Amino acid sequence: MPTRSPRSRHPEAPRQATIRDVARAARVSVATVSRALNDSGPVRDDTRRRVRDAADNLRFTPHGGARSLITSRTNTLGVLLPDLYGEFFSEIIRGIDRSAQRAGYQLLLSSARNAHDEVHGAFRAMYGRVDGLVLMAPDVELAELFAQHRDGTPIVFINSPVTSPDARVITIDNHGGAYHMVRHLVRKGHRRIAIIRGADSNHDAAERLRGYREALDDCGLQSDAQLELQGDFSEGAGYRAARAVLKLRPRPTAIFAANDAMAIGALSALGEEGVAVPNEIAVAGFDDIPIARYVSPPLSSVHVPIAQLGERAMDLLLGAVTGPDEGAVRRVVLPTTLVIRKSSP
Amino acid sequence: MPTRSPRSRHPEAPRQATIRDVARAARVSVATVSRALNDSGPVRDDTRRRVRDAADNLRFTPHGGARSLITSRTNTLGVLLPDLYGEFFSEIIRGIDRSAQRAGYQLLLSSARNAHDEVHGAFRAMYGRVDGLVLMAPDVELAELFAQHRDGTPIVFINSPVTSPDARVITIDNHGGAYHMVRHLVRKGHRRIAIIRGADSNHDAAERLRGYREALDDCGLQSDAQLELQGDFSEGAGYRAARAVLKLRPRPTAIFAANDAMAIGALSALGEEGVAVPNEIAVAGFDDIPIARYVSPPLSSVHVPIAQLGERAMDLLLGAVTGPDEGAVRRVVLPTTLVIRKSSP
DNA sequence: ACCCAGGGTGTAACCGTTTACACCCAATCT
DNA sequence: AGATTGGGTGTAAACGGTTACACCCTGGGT
Repeated sequence: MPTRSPRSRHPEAPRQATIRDVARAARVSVATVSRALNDSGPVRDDTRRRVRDAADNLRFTPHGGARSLITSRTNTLGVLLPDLYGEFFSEIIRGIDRSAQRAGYQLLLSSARNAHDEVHGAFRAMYGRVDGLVLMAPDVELAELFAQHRDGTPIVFINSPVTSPDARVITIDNHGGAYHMVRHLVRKGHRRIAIIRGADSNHDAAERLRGYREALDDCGLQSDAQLELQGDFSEGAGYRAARAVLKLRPRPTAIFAANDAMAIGALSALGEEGVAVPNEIAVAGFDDIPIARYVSPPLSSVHVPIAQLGERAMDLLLGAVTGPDEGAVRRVVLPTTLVIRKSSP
Repeated sequence: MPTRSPRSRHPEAPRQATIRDVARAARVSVATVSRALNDSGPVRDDTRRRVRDAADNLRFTPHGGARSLITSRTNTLGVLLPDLYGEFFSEIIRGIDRSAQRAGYQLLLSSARNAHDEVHGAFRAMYGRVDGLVLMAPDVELAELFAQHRDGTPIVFINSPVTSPDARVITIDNHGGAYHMVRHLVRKGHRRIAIIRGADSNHDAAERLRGYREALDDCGLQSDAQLELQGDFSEGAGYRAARAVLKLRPRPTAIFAANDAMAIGALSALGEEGVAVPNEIAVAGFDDIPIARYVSPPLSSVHVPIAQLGERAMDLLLGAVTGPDEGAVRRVVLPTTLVIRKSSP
């Protein structure tokens, strides 16, 4: 086999310039180039200029891998989410990116449905390539799995049921949000309030259900298994659950969906069936994703500062990555607030 | 300064194991470890087993940087988007991730508003850390900038006006989509159709405007500068533009927004003013983002296969990265289709 | 009995950076 | 004048993998 020519289509295009090429062009040693380019040591002004010029001319870009090999820092942070679908994750990523960008870090992104192996694989693939990791695993067992994985690289958990006291974890007030929303509905006169639940294994879902039950209880209302419909946070699930609600007798006068996607699915089922919202049935969701205000009728929801959730998670991680954070706060719970729109009186 | 202890909180936690540690534990050379773990050479079965066991025990994870240094492959692909806000980008990322995951590649994500320096910086930061790059730069000048940046790493452009014939670029049929939507409105009897434009520098926006004008022309209608309102693809812009439309005399009977976000902003302005949609004014958008069907009234739009756009872009890139793609297709135009819902008759 | 093929393994060079250390030299201090 | 500083620079050793090459050894062919 003949020596592969470096670039066939554009024969003039040279291989990526290395620090040695720059050194040769500037007539200095590689050490000086490194110092000049990183301001990491004393360099005479005119030398510095010569080096900078040479680097520009050759379009020199330091090889990240080589650098991270010796410094053992990658300047990259990993983000592992259960999914990338829907506005919730889009907002989270946005918050994460904002914070990372501000600190000059790159983002290595991966999604893995909550299948055990898939998450584990993605995790392994990232490990060593990143200085730290933001991990969202509302699925219970996974959180357990990673809690013990305490090597060097710091991890921040989002919305994950990690009990270990020195784990860094940021969550939202799921219980309180659900509790207040249900109390609000009761105050408005509702007595039969259905809930569309999330998946059993999902910690957020479980907390929201707990809030729902506790609110009913505190209001002196019977909780009723019939009123707790199964769901999985998808629009389709909300759609189906709402249809099931319509068959219940006596019919509930309110539906509380454990997230907005399901609430929107429910709205669309009710619309198809000609059921008036909120007059015949009131609907409320959870998350307050940006579109909630635009659906018809505008959706009441428990507002979650989603982008902030990502941003704060990243801030926590940055704190751990850029130095010891012994004294720093390790557990953050973001408050939720009620947003009442036309879908509930 | 005393020698920094490797890990203060968990003194037993050892530093990340290297290939040499594994070699020692398995009583073989590093070469054999490498061969055994990568199946890259002959190794006796029991040796292989010994090595695998040792690697597992030590939780060995190869250092990506070191590997990419010698192999000059990173197993990572870069994604550079103008923004991360809104459902459009969320869908794009989802498509990109799906394709990359299938091929076993990692994703390095960055966003950079179309400010020249910002994009350039993000670009530089990625260079050398990735095997290839998906770049979305609807802003004209940027596309020019990168078209000349033809070093080794392949680039795929999404929705960017790159004219160079050997650039890999994937776009959607902006012109055709707009053209057909406007013709549809005319066919339904509209004679005064306003458009809410995107930013001038945005190529997609320009193409959609061109489609609008051409459709009017082909239908024998005068185009009218008054009817072309400025916008920037944001909800707020749509909101303001719709208010301006209401002041025009004679009042237009239809608004065509150059994207859905602006259409939704327009709907909300019209709602506030008590203008009936579609009876008094019809509204149509572009992109058909997932929520379009849930707004009130459901929004007519030009459907764009957004996730597919990301997926196909990544496929194109993977083709270029995994081998020479001399014969492969370099330009893809995805078709758009009309989706008529209640916001337009 | 000898040669040869080829599977299995080890040695060491290499990838592109950073940085400890040694060195030179002019300026300043005694 | 000689010693001392310290700024500016170069040399070379890491970092953790991959892989060309050399080597050993066993078994089959002559």
